This record gives sequence, C-alpha cells and structure tokens, in this order.
Amino acid sequence: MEDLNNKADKQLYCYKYPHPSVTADCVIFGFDGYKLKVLLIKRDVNPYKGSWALPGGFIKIDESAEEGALRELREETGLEGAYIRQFHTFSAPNRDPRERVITIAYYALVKMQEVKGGDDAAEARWFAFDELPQLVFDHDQILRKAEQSLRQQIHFEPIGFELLPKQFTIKELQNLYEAILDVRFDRRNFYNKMKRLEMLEQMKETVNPSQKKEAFLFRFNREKYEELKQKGFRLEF
Amino acid sequence: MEDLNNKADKQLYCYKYPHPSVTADCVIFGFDGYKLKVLLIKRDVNPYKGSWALPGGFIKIDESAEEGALRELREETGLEGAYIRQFHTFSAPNRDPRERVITIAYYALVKMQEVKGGDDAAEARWFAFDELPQLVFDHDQILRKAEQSLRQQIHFEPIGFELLPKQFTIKELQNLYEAILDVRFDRRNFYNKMKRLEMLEQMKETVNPSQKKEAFLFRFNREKYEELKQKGFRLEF
DNA sequence: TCAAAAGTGTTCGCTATACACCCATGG
DNA sequence: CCATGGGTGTATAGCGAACACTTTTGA
Repeated sequence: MEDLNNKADKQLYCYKYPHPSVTADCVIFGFDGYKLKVLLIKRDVNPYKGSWALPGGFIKIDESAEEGALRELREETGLEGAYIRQFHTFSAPNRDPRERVITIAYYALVKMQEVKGGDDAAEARWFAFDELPQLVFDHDQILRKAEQSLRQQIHFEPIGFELLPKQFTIKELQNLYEAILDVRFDRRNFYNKMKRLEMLEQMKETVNPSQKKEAFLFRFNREKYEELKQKGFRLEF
Repeated sequence: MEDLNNKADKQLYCYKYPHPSVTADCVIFGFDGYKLKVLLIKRDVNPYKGSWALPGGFIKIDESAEEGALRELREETGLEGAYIRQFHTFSAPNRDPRERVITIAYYALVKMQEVKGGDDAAEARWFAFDELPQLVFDHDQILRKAEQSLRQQIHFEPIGFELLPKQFTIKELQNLYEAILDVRFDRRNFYNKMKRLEMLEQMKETVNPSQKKEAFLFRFNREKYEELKQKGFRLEF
C-alpha cells in the first residue's frame, strides 16, 4: 500500500486504497472544588456550526497522536505539558457524515485555575456532567467513555492530584474522589486514612474556605507515593 | 478535508492532505493451564518476511476497527466472536518504514483448546512470555502494553474465564491469576475465597490431572457475578 | 508407607467502617 | 450560645494471610 504521491497534479495526495482521516479529540476534565467539569467548545465551522463539541483536530502527518492532542490542548487552554492519557479510538464508519474519520481520544486532567482562554477565537465553556448540552457526532459517547476510563485509572495512579491546585485541603481531595467515583465517604475516615498513608505533606499554611475553622493545606508527595507503590501498594478507596 | 475521489485516473484515491493508513493488530492471549501464551505469525510478505509479528491488517473502509480485528482473528484462529478489547492506538510517525501507519491494537482472550489453524497459510505459533522471538516494527511494545492492560482489566471484569475451558479446576484458575498478575497465592486461601464468593458453580464431575486426588470441576456463573457486582462488589486479588 | 495434591477449618492481625468528642469561628 | 466545619481518637466486624489437619492416590 505504497504512498503514490502525485503532488504535481493539483497538490493531491493519492493512494491505491481509500484512507481514512485521523483526528485527536480531547476530553478536558477540571475540578472546581465541588464538581467534575468538562471543557467544551462551540464549533465555528460547518457542519454543526454553533454546536458544542470536544476540542480536537486532524493529526499532522509528522506528529504522533499524543503530540496532536497536546497541540490541540495548548491551542484551546494555553496549557503546556498537561497530563493527558489516551483512552479509546472511535472508528465507526459513519461517525462523521462527510468522510470516514477515525478519532483517537484522550482525556486531559488540568487545574482549572490555570486555564486561560486559548488562542482560538472559538467560545469555550466548562460544563458539569448534569448540565451537558447536545454534542456533535458521537462526542457524547466519547465523553461517557472518558468518564469511565478516568474512574478506572484512578484506582491505579494518583491522577486525581492533577486536577487539584498544588496545595489543597483534604476536604477538597475528598470532594474530588467523591465526584469522580460517585460515592460518599465518611469525612473522618477519609481524613484518617490520608494521614496514615503518608503520601500527603502537611503545609504550615492554613486556609479558610468556609469562614469557619481554618483548614490545613497539603501537598502531594510523589516520591513517597512511588516508594509505597514499590512495596506493592495501590491507591484504593 | 473532503474526499476528492478521482478514481477514473488509475483507480487512485486522492485527498487534499496526506492521510495515514490504519490497521488493526491483535494480541491473542491463551492459557495452557500453567503459563500465559501469545499467538504470533510468521510474516509471508515483505518487509521483514519470515519474521514474527502480531496478526493484523488494514481496516476496510466500511468496517469499524473492532470488526477488522474480529475478522483478522477469525482468519488467523478460526474463532468466531471471541472476547476482544481495544487497549491502545500506536501512532508514532515512523513506526512503519514504508508509509505512515497508525494501528489500533486489540487483545483477544481465547480458549487455546478451541483454536485450530486459520485459513491463512502463514505459520502461527504460541509463545510463552519468557521465550518471545524478535518482533517486527514496534510489536514488542504493543505486546508489553497489552500485557499491562490485561493485568489492569482483570481487576474490574471477570475476563480471566475467557481464557479457561468452560469447566476448570480451582487450581487452574489460580495458576491463571498467578500467571497474569505475576504473584503467588496460598493454595488454601485462594480455594476458600473462591468458595466464599459464590460466583463459581461446582459440578458433579471431577477430574484427575495430576494422577493424585480427584479435583472438582467448576463453571463460572455470570448471573451470580452480575448480581454481586450490582451490590458494589469488585473482583480483587 | 510415603509423598503429593485436593479439600476444609482455625487463628491472628490489620483495616475499613461507624461512630464520639473537642476545637475554632461567625452569626 | 449554638450551628457549622475541621481535626483527632476509639471500638468492632470482617477479611486476608499464615498454617494445621484430613483424605485420596500412585509409586
């Protein structure tokens, strides 16, 4: 299946067999302290101009899918080197009405506080999961699958911390895990467990988000985590 | 990025921008009662003719990646409707020296006993993980990633049973989990735990694989498992 | 009669869970 | 002074890990 380039003639790229287009789409997760959110953009091109969609675009011929996803992410949020993870590739023959498009889907975990508007003029907005708008193509399916993958992955890697600011209260951490896993924990047990695990480093500073008692700030200690993991430890809830 | 078909001219498919080829590759896992194995084929085409590779091939323009993977699997092993799962898509720009090829990788769990030779003339052989040959392209990387994904997935789904015959002894089940997770369990604790979980159905028949005491055969009870799962239970080891 | 493998039972320690309690703050 | 939220301690039940015992069978 050789690449029979035939550029002289109208700058076309020609192949003996039909080739699909390949895109990278990004499900960008954020956390506002209470709820898990996802960043969507309003399409400024047809088809479905004006509809909400996942950020994404065509993969350039000399970049990997991951590089493509990171590029899209940067263009959309201004973030460099965010945590991204490939979770599924969607390839139903008719998922795009124009031509065959296969999309390699990534989810990104970003700190909402650090996201400024991207270069792109397109409107972007954070949505909670219970107020999602209608999405184009199969993007709702992609979103569901991303959520499911995140939920699984969080059992094996401390990825939750990517969604929190550098320093956070244990209450915030608990809210995050509750939002992702859709469960409720006893506040005191969660607190005790985190202290016992010793992968959080307590700061001297406190913060006062509720106007009530001051709360300690913590920082994730990756070295300590890796050390624990070595000894066959898994992050479980 | 419209599909500028231009078939009149030498049956070529032409596009305004370069398009990659897309293949589906299959990591076929089997279990012989003691060790996890993987099915490889000897390439009968260039490049790397005669080298060992993962079974796979180009996705047809009107089939999904999953359909493609199932087709490859059928051609290679003669198996219909085996358990397959997409685990990663490999897209490094130079992973194939000929042209840009993106591959959507699946792993398949098959019962070794049911695998006959496929239609394809190509030679196929089962390999244990400690006797893998040199593989073409980035297939060794794909294989490693498949192993890793299987290891994770087995915590969430009872996929191990796809690798065993319909009826099996608890000893065989233990060997399987030990092989996949690379751990050792106490024989008696494993036995007790399986009995307690009640997702295995004990048969009347016994079997005598070791020429010693007779061993009971068991069958996986999917209904019971789904019931347990509903109540927030997870398959853990 | 001895070794190997299957099946069952028991004990112990850890941890998940369910709580009670105290402190600080704002209204 | 009381409602709210943060931080710490404690009792209990259940499960996992370690291991003893019995039975069956082939050599």
